[in-house]
Amino acid sequence: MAWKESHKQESRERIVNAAAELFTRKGFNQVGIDEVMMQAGMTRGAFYAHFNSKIDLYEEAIIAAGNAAAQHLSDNTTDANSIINHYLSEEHLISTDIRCPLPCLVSDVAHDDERVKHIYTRLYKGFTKHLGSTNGGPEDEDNALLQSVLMIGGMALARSLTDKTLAKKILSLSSKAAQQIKPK
Amino acid sequence: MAWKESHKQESRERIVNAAAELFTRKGFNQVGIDEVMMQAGMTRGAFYAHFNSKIDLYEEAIIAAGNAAAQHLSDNTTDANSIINHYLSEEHLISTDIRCPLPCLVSDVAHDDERVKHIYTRLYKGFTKHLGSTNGGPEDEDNALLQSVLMIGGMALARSLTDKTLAKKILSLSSKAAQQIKPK
DNA sequence: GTCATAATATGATCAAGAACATATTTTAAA
DNA sequence: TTTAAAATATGTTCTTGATCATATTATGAC
Repeated sequence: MAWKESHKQESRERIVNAAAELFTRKGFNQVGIDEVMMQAGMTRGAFYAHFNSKIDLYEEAIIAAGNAAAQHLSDNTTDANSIINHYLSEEHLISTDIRCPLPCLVSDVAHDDERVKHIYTRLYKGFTKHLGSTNGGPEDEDNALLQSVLMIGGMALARSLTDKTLAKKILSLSSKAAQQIKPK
Repeated sequence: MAWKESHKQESRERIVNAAAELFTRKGFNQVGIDEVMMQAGMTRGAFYAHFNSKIDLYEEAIIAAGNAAAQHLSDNTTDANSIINHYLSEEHLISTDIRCPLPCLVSDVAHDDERVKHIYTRLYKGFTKHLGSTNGGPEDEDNALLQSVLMIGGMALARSLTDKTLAKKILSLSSKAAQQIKPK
């Protein structure tokens, strides 16, 4: 074997990471293979040694994006309120690298095929499960779902508006409302 | 003049209506000029007698979609609760023709250019203004914003999930929560 | 160093679709 | 019924981007 077997693995990870950031920020159609590979430090030829198609990469990339965002956003925070705070922060609003794919792709995914929706659903369930576990009691699923609507909806909406004052207002109102949702 | 001047106007409207439905349901990239024109009962050649580009049509179409949905969804309803009820209904979830573009395009628009975001912002402000006016007091903007996050976010999320049981649960929880938001 | 092979790069193909140029048809006024 | 203009249809061009085929390069074993 002429190469360390870790090398290909590392290349693959660079591709996935580049794709995670680009797809999450720009959406599926607005990103080309060339762009992903350039950001990964390779050229398009290498791509097909790692993946069969763009859509295959997409599926893997949004999972990676979800994991990266989860790790980043729940770093140093175990209570629900600070998670909500981080999530609906101005920093997350304008961040270009670490973004949660759930608000970034919520309506994109609705136009995609079932396979993509499945992955999105899986990510979403992980998200709400984590959220529910930080809230307290075990039967807190409903509250977590409601909080998730405010978090994902609030952020998605804020990013689609040109009126940035209004966008920030939506974030802060959503944040406050989500934090007021408490287990009885 | 060889044609009734209303004729071209009617053709144009057919194009816009077809585009409104298609763009809202499938997103910008998943819809081609040919498809729009076929649904409008014409062929692609006629398109450029009415519009300069696909993106120009898109801008006009999502406004039309917003108006159509507004009219449909607030038909026979003047109080906030029944608007919320209709909006977050299972019927609106699965409807293929009349859909509000706000949840359908919320993350799509975030990837588009400023011109599109401007139109989206205008639609959104109309939506919340209407919502606020049905709630009661004049200084009810905050409540309307919060309700809108639940309505738009709840519907967008529900449409992206393959787990339809969960989707419906999200709708009903969001609906209940939005209706509990009342002016003091 | 040489070699075999895996990894990557380069160049080519192919399809989709937006935009356009030109041809045809339809209409209503004369 | 003729006709000119408006409306629409048909055929073409051109770009973009995914995919693939082939060439090159880098690596570690001998």
